[in-house]
Amino acid sequence: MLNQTFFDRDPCQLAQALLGKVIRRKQQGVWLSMRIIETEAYYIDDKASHASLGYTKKREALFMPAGTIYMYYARGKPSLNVSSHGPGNAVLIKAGFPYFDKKSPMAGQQIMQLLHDAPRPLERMGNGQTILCRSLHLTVPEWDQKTFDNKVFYIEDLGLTPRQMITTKRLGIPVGRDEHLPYRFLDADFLKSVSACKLKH
DNA sequence: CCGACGATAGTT
DNA sequence: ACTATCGTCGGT
Repeated sequence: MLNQTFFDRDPCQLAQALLGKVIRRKQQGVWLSMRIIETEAYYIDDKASHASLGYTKKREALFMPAGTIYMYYARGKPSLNVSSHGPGNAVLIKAGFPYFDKKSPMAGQQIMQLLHDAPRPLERMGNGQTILCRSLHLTVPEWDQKTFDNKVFYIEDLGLTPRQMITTKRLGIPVGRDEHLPYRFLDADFLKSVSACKLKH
């Protein structure tokens, strides 16, 4: 499990370091895993960040020690973030890709499927910040302002480093609004499988 | 109570 | 580009 020190660094550095790390979530007695393939760094001074709106009870996690989980509703659905170095700074887990190994059996795929209303192909189980939360059954009331727990929910370093990483503030976004956008990082190997549908040109 | 607005996701 | 969706927030 990644320790508190891991999260206590600059948001952009943390966002990059999280690429390739594996989220482990125990559900119905089975470990479900997602390899992180896309992240976004939000600074307290960015207009795009929630922290820039000021401190409130709901946004308190952003001002808590690095490594604190911040969950909020994006378009009514849960979204996962982790606070980083500096008050108000955080990283959003934007997308993941299902990962299977000794600890996480392929059978977990069926459990993820049951967490959704409609059938969903495996490669899209982590295709988006709210979809990923749904696939792992991560909810706002259960995890906002909490820290990771090696018994049921944590992030692990398995040494999987992206072959090539893409970082940009304006992928698929209209030019001229860059200053309102977060820093974005994604594992280039998954660009085709996951981001293609979101960035279609 | 109501209307506007998202750090969305999927389809045309 | 369009829109179904739903929790928040601010104004009545």
